[in-house]
Amino acid sequence: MHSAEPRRRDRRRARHEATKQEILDAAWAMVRAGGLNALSLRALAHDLDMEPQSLYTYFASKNAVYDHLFAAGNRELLDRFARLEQTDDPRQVLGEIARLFVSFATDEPARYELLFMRTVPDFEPSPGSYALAVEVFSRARSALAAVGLDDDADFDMWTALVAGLASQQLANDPDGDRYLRLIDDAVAMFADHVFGTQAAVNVNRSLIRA
Amino acid sequence: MHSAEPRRRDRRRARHEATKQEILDAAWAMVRAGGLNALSLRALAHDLDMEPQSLYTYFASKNAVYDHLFAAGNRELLDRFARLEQTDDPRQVLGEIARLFVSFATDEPARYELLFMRTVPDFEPSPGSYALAVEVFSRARSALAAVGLDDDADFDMWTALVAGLASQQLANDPDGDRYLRLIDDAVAMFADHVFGTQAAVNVNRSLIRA
DNA sequence: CTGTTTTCCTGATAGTGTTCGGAAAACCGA
DNA sequence: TCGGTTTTCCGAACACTATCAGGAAAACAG
Repeated sequence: MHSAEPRRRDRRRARHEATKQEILDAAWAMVRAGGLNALSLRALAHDLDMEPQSLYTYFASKNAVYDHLFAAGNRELLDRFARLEQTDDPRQVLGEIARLFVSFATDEPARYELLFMRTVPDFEPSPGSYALAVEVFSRARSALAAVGLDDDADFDMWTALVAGLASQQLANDPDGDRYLRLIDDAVAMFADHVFGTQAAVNVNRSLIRA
Repeated sequence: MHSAEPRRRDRRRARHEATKQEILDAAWAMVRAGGLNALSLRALAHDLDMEPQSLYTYFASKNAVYDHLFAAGNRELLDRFARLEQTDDPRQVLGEIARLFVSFATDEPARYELLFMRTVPDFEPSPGSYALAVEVFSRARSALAAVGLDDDADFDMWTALVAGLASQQLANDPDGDRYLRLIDDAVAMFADHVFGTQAAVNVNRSLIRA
């Protein structure tokens, strides 16, 4: 078929997508600088040398902008999941996931806030974006299942523990590592709880063999 | 001294304090009904049959209203602390404190949000109100110290765990008990971790799972 | 060069918290 | 009851916010 070079229509849409991305980049910068609620369409338009109303050519509303940021954040999180080292050691897996989440939070607090706390007044993710969040959730879930953790209650406990560490880190020591350095301890605590202590595991193994 | 009955000046100030309380009551109702960010000075004034500007006679700003709610929330929390059953059993103490916090959260999500999440855009508690929050913090801290838990890291782990359970409960299952029912398990996990494991129990757990 | 589509802006609406200045009301002491 | 003081309340206005409607300008398509 005759589609060797990009048609003009495509180039037009590419340009549309490009400025859309420019807006999102400026939005990230604004949010990074002043917090999640510092996002203002007026300021955004000013940064991009246009009138606020022009933004509506690219986004249906301010919340639509948030929605794109939300989706992008979840995609980034999925990327980091994909880059995790593969291993069979449950404790190592738990540690990696915990560090993934907490460092995702400290890397860009506003992004973590957008994804996991409900700090933007009227924002609710669109179905498409929410699906990404569910994907993240189930990715974590199956990563834990892969090392033998398939109990609902255990998973809830785990997410509560990790979310607690992340949110406390952001709230009480945003520039330090007061809670970050508890991760190994938290992993040990949780693993001991669900797998039994290392000693108990050994006892258990020998019992099973017998 | 001639101060047997209340002087007019006092009555005047009493009246001032009374309408101040009326405003706060209406604010609570509004926040309870529509969430923490549904608080609007215009709507508030409308409910009380006055003009929005009149509220400034009683509160310097909208955030000052939030500040009073914040302080009241912390006082309520201190009250609940005072009502805790006295006991020497560490695990029971941990359980009571955890239940205290999580039920405080589920009883009135908006209040918990105001106190422990940073969901109101520009609000920061005044020094006086913040002191109450610190008081709550240190009350919890000394309650744990009383049963032998005086390590900084342990305390941080504990607060992270409890805060995680509470916030996950509100975010993922506001009307249920999905995380609330994990409290006993969480207490056991944490207690085993800091006080030493009950090996027999864990072996038993492992066997049951196998 | 025409017709169509996309982009952008002017103008306006409705909402927010907040400040100013003065009027009204309440209170106080005599 | 009267005059002076203090407190309360409101009309008007300001500076913001997101958003809608309509039309002009620009970009593109054939």
